[in-house]
Amino acid sequence: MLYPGTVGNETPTASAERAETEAIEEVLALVRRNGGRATPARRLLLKALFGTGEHRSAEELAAEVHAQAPDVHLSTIYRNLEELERLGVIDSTRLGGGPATYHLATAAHGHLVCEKCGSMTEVPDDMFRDLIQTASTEYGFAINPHRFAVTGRCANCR
Amino acid sequence: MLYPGTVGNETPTASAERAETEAIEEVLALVRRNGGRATPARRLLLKALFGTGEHRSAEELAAEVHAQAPDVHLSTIYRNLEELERLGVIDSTRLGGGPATYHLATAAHGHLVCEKCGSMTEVPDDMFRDLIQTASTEYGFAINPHRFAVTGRCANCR
DNA sequence: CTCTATGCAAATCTTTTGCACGAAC
DNA sequence: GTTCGTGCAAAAGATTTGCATAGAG
Repeated sequence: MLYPGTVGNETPTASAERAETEAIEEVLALVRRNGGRATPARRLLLKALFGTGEHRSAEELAAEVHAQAPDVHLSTIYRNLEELERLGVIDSTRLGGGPATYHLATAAHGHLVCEKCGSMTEVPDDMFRDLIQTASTEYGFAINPHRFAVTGRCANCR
Repeated sequence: MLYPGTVGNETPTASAERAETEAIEEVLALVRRNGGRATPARRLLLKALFGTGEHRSAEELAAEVHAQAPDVHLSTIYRNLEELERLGVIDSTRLGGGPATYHLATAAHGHLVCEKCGSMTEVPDDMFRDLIQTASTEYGFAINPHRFAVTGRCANCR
């Protein structure tokens, strides 16, 4: 059985995995270009970040990494997250009283965060186009749409 | 000498202080209506919140309170801040790696926070009018403009 | 072989909580 | 007099740091 968009007799899942691996290797190349090294811990963290589930805390990411390598320490996770954020690969968001959450910076998007139930709705970039424009012309401020978070009440909690 | 907007021979400073005291008593009345009490610590914290300097951490507010009453404990500050936020008198914002900052919720305004130098620019409510409208109609999401924070690069750091 | 990354433990910083006493209403 | 607020101490949670060693380039 052949699926559209696959190569040879590869399944869609296998195809997606291959694309993900490529993306990870690209990031690792970027890391190397900046004097960093491609370690197993870093690979596993990136795999967790590229996997399903958008916004996760350091602890949650560590749990995923631990499934493959139980010895990776939480401090290593933090150090790598810091590095990846510095390189612009990921963004972090701090909301409510809980821990910071991290996610890939690839897809430009903003967040609507409910202050009651904590749910997070992602909205497309162009919803902020006017605001970004005004901030730039009137205040000289360049909004980073990746780190855009707005709080309020979601549809369920209103 | 008489200044516009003052009563009798009151100076502008004295006039402002009187208005501030009135505002504080109004908040305390609200607190009482909700089963709370008007304690000295609460008064001093409110005075600090109404004073100059918009966004301050619990520690900074405690320092101001301590100038008048050195015995007020930091935990009391936190408990009062929590209560005042619950009543809608103040809002809190968590940015970067540092502590949460608190400010009066009276003036509806958003924040443009520079991710480089940490400076905070306040912008008027109506800059977000369209965004608030779109979020409501398309996502059923009610944005709270008081807690609106956007990160990016300020004019100096671009 | 050199320099970066890691594991581990401990420290730091912010915020929260339990409890007994004192104060506001 | 009741109920709420406070001081104090201790805990809890998240993140950072120092150091010796293992590992990538």
